[in-house]
Amino acid sequence: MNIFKNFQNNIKDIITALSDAGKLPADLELKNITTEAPRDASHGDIATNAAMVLVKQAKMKPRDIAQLIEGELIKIDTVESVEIAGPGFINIRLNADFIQNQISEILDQGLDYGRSDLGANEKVNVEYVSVNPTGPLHVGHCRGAVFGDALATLLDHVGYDVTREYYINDAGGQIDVLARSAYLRYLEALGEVVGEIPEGLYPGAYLIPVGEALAARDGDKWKDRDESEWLLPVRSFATDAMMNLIREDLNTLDIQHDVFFSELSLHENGGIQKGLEQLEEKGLIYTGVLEPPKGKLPDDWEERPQTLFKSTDFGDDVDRALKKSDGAWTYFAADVAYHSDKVSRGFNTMIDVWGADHGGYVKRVQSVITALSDGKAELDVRLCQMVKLLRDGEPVKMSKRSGNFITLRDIVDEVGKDVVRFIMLTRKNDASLEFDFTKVTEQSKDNPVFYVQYGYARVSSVMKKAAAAFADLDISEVSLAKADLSLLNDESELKLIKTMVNWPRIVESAALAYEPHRISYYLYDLASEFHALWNKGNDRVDLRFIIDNNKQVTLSRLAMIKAFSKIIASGLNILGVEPLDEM
RNA sequence: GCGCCCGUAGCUCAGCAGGAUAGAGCAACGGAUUUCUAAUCCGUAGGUCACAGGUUCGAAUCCUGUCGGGCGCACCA
Repeated sequence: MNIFKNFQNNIKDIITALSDAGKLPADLELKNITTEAPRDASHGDIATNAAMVLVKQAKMKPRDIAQLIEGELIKIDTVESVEIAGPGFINIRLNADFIQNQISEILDQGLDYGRSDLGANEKVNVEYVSVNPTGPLHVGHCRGAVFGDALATLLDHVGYDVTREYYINDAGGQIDVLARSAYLRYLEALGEVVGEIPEGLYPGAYLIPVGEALAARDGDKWKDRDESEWLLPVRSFATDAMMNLIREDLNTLDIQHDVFFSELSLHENGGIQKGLEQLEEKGLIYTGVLEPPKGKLPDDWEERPQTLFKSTDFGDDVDRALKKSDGAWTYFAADVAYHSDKVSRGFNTMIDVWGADHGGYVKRVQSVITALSDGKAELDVRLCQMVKLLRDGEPVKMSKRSGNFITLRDIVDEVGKDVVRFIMLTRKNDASLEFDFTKVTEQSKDNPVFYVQYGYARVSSVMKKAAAAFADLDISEVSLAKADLSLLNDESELKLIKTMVNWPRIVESAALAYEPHRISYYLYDLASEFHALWNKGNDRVDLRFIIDNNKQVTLSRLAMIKAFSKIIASGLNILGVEPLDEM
């Protein structure tokens, strides 16, 4: 249950009833009325801005409106008290037993606590990673991969019908380069001396097994043939090999896509023409000459007529080319077709996760979506900023040219999947992120992964101790949910429970904002409340979770920390991190 | 030159679809350990939310401009 949402509805009902009774004007706009957890505990448990929002419409003073609402709110049996404060806030304090009883609610729902039907099963397409299949994933890809995956899980958690998608750029010139690089390794596997990999080809050792595999499959079939003969088969072989490599890399992070969509297929099955026809029908394609770009002028710039999409009709800076000077389709043309396909598959909400260096591409693709769907579908592009790799505070040096870059696999191998995933989600996607190999594996509170997991592990530890302390203790969730929760009345305990009760609200707001990092921050805060309570037990033995001679109190506290651990586990699930029973 | 993102404590960053006295961690200083794992906790100090206007009951948050930083700017992917 999301108690904030419940009260928001209650308050709206109250206002409607007051309107019906003639105490407030009719037909008030209630859209901006919100409920929230006040920052300051002295302001109660739930605050609403209702009275202030209605001032203008009702042409009444905020306090007068507030009093009318207060009079009704106080009748709700879970409400302890209501007060009007500041410029017209209505502060609601809840009965302690209502708050305490949320524990059984959490235990009953377990990992489902916090789920909602907010998304109403609406289809959402989340496209992420979509790296060119020319080599293994490296650090830069890692962040987008984790972000996209966690976002997808988060949206699923609040009731969207999510499709995780990967667009394979298997059609461009880079793939030809891949094929040529793989061909060299193939010759090498056949015993030829290849020497240095020429400039412009991929030198990485990861292509050696690809060459070997090709030689094993086809023997010397392609050896003395012309490129025109071997290019296509080698390209296809190498692309498949790279995609397998990439899928394996992603698997190390527990990432699996539902759909892998091939750009090449669009070229081969007429998909591009089909996509462009739709724009053609709307009169959005024409032949024209573009102005030379401002700023630095490319050396080989030539003014020439091009096939263009009129993206400026939809807010783009310039119209965009669909054909290259050699007559082939541009990457953008394929992207038109690809997004057209997404729209035709019934997605009205699409999210693409890209690196920040592709920011300049956003408007043109959004233009496509708007044009194709007549404004009905929406594409949101989330740009991920760089990850700065550090070791002991010193930048890790990487050289792209020598192929000496840190791969995703390197990172996962060194620090583990859970650490990588959590840390990647400790910043907003559009802020750059520092990843210090030393710090992220440290077992201390400045390492949020550890801090949160430690909270969970402590609960497991207490459960074991409790089982040892009491002979016939039933610590199943079903049983704990029946504990006497009214015994949980220390200030710190209530504070912890109130933070737990915030969880459904956090999940919703994170999902609506497409910001999974809010989950990480919440988990850190929640863990912090727990550690604080734990520590209070050092000074005050009566506040410890296990009270040897008092089974009732022990059970109620076990119920509380069990509920706590459920929320931690649920949050970690969204982030794709495993909770640990021991550390 | 144009577009997008960013500017919050000494440092790294949160700030919840505009809300009350702007928060956390690190670093600094002062405390707590016969422990349910102190791998933790408690306290003190630290701010012109880059700057200037505007919108309104109310702005770190929305709008405009200025300054400063990052990214991008035919046909490549």
